[in-house]
Amino acid sequence: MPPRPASTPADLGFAQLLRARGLRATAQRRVIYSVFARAASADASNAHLEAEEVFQQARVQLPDLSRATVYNSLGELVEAGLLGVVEGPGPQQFDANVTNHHHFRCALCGKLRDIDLEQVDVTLREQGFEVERAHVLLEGLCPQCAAGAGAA
Amino acid sequence: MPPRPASTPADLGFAQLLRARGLRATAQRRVIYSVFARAASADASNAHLEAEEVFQQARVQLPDLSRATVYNSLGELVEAGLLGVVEGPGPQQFDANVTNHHHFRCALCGKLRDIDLEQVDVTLREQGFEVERAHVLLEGLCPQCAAGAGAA
DNA sequence: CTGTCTGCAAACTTTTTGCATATAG
DNA sequence: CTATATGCAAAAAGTTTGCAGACAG
Repeated sequence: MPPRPASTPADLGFAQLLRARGLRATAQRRVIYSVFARAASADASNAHLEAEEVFQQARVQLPDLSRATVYNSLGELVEAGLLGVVEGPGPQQFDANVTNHHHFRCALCGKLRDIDLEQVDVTLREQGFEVERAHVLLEGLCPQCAAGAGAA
Repeated sequence: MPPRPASTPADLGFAQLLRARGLRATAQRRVIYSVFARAASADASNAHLEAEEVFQQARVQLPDLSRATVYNSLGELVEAGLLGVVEGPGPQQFDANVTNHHHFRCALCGKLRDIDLEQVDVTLREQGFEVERAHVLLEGLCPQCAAGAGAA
């Protein structure tokens, strides 16, 4: 068989997404993003990765990759809307699922699981989850800032 | 007037709360907790403090106080259920309001505001908040851990 | 070519830890 | 008295930054 091209069709789509947002399609960004595709294909509702995990997995394909580039790229992809972040105790968790969904964090293993809106409270207990705490964090602009007052 | 006693009536109540949980009532813990009382009296729905702010304010009364003690004490008070923590981008935010309430973080100034359950979605926009993102983080035990499988 | 992106290393911020001393009960 | 808690200082963990060179467009 002929040698596989350096860019797959999926990569081309990703490149266009980047270009559309003024970002260049570098090998690093492609590999970093592909780590999430691989994680999602293993377990779509569990594909939450820390920067360090992304670094370790991407490094297999790009041995010279640096952590700084991973942090930079993850931040850019989040700003571009291609990834989401979940903040909590410990490192940030990045998520390629950018549809509107919520998370369940296990108090024991710390892993995040996607929770569909419809699932919340309805079937959660049926599924065996023991909800100890639920916290809603709303982000946006407070009345002062929305009115243009700026930061205190 | 006679010199004020070292412990106020309120302190005695706090001391009992600590003792009830096997914690000793030290001057440091009393002062640290009192910082929240002072913050709440200034603006009850805005009394969210970072460890560093607690340290700076408590240091006025206890010049020899160390950051380690602040972090230790805050952690103990959270475990004891006397304080709550809100995790997010940046430092942890501690909160003496341990009733069931949610938070709104302003994207501009970063400050947290308490949001009563009843307020959510109902009067939020009327109050001038522009909600950009809402994220529900549920914590507890996932089916595997609840079944005793332990961490992966 | 030109400006963006990368790698490196060092700095920074937030939090934790080890150990000797102080203190609450 | 004795275990718990403190202060100090150093380290850890996670993330950000400055700068010289590499590479996408």
